[in-house]
Amino acid sequence: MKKGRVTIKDIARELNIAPSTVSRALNDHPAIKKETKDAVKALAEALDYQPNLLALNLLQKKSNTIGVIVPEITGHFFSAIITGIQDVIVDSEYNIMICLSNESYEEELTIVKRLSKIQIDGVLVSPSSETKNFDHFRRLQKSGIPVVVFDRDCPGLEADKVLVDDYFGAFQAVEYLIGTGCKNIAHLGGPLNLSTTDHRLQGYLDALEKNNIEVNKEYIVHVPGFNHKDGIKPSKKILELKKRPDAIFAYNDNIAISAMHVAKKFGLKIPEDISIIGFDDEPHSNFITPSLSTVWQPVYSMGMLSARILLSHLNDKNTALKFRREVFKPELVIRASSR
Amino acid sequence: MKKGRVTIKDIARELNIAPSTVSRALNDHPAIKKETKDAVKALAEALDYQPNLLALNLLQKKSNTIGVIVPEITGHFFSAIITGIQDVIVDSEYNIMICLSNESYEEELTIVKRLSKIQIDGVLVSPSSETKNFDHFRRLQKSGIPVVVFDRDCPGLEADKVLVDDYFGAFQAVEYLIGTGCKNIAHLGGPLNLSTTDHRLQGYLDALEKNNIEVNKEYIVHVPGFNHKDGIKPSKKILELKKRPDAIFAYNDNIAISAMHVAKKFGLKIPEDISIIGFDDEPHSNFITPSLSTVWQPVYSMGMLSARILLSHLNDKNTALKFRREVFKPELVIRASSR
DNA sequence: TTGTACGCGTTATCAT
DNA sequence: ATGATAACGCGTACAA
Repeated sequence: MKKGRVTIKDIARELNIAPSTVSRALNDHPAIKKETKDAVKALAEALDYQPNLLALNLLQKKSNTIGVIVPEITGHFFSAIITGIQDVIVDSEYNIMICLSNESYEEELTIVKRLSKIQIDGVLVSPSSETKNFDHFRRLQKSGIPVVVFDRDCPGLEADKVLVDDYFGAFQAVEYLIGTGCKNIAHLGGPLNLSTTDHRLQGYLDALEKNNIEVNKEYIVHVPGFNHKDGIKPSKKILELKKRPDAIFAYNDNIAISAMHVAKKFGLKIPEDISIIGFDDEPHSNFITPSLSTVWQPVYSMGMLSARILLSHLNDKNTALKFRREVFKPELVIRASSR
Repeated sequence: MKKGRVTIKDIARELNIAPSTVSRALNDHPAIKKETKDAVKALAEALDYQPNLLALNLLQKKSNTIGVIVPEITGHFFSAIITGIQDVIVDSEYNIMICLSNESYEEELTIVKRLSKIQIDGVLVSPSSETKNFDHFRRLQKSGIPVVVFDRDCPGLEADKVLVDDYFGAFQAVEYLIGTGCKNIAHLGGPLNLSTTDHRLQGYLDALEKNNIEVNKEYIVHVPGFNHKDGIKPSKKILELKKRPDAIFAYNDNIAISAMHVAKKFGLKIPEDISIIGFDDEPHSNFITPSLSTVWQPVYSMGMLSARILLSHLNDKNTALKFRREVFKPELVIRASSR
């Protein structure tokens, strides 16, 4: 009995042929007699031969792995995107390595270095909210690693991008609020330095302007993070204003739920006293009371498309010439938290 | 100018020394003159030398990667565990490969084969709800790959396990309901064939028995899945009973929220007409109305401990002799959805 | 149709 | 203190 796992050498010795012949037989090389091919395959099967991918990796100078860099996965948003990515990649030869930057530029840098060390073949990334400089991604590209950016844009970086029309989503939501008679609409904006924050804010502003509603700067408060707790203080700040708003458009559902929570504490009725609209359409948003109006994003599709684009680069090296920019349309979902 | 990345050979040639000397210098081998060591390191720095991990992998027959197999990540539970795992592993030499079984035994099998092919060094796993046979994990163990099971037990499998005392959590919750005067307590049980489902059900049953409350079989309904929608029909079924229960202990927060949703539709007041307690303490559970009483689990710690145990096996091969079994205590969190 | 020889980048062993 | 050589497992150009 041999120790260790069986290699092509073992098969070769057993069959009294050269290892290279075994290799060719296994790979269906045309110039191999059917006879020997069958013999090799039969023995490989019998011996439960497993090709050593580690050896292949070295030979081909690639790890057959793609890196996915996301800020976090405890929320539903990135988890769903990752699920979409996974469902595409799983049918390919590649493996996925998911890396969490924890919304930190430093950690993102460390991750990129790591991925580069293990000779990753491609990268899917949604940058941290701290990231303003994208040279680390450019370095990846320079060493021939295709980079696909999703959800959060990296302004100035030339790369494939799969985004959502946040502006459109926000505009729709705010116009809806205006259409239902709301006059004083506040915006709980996202953390600064994020493309999504900027675009949703701009959609909000433009919707007001288009409808000749003056912007009240006190009505715009940015939250420090993406979780429920991050929305509490900003919500209070807004609801304590002398001229209390009659509607809130929140950066995401978590924040919207915080706002609902605070509004209820203030004794306000939703949506009679105040309308609230979120963003993301998280699963539970439909089951809370009142059910939350929100802006749905095609998260799963975004994940799938991002992965497909990356795969296409990995398969045809010449595809890399042109960068694609795909922008999904979000959809307004009206439920009970808005008039 | 050289093409490709710089290797120790390049450094060796440049310095007119042997590649092996370069290797030793880089690895701080004791028997190397400080002079040459410095020269080598300086040049390596200057040339931005990066060791080729792919070559090392082949040499050491290990991928420096550990696999994490979970049923899904769209919920908060596994996402938080993974975050804990990640935060421990990131400080080690290892990389993480997260794999989603989608609650499917077949996919879990495929994943295990894949991981085994890429010569994974260790595995952290929470089995799918379909998985009844654990031979695929045993095969991993046989080939020397340590396996750590977390959250969902694999009965009969000898491996390290990091679990939660679901029985205790359920028992506490139900005793609390009894203590607040509830007489007719229903249980929305989890999907069948899961250790967590069994243990929570048993905790429920034993709490009733201890308090001399007869078990009403109509009060026990199992949900088909873990999401909100999976709880709707079972909730209706329970709330439509002639003898409507005055409390529901739900398998998890999602299901509990479904139950709240349905109860409200039935015109019931929570907690006046019916108390509801969930399990997991998801982030939003504190912000819905009424805020959800639930059973908190130390998810992040579970992830960290699981990862630490795996790392300890990876470092000392002899640690593998004894399997650890760590059971965390969950904690009852009373909020407004229960009397 | 098949075998030989080499290389991928690194480290370990054995010399020197 | 350092160099030469082999080895990890595989694929492939070249030779036969």
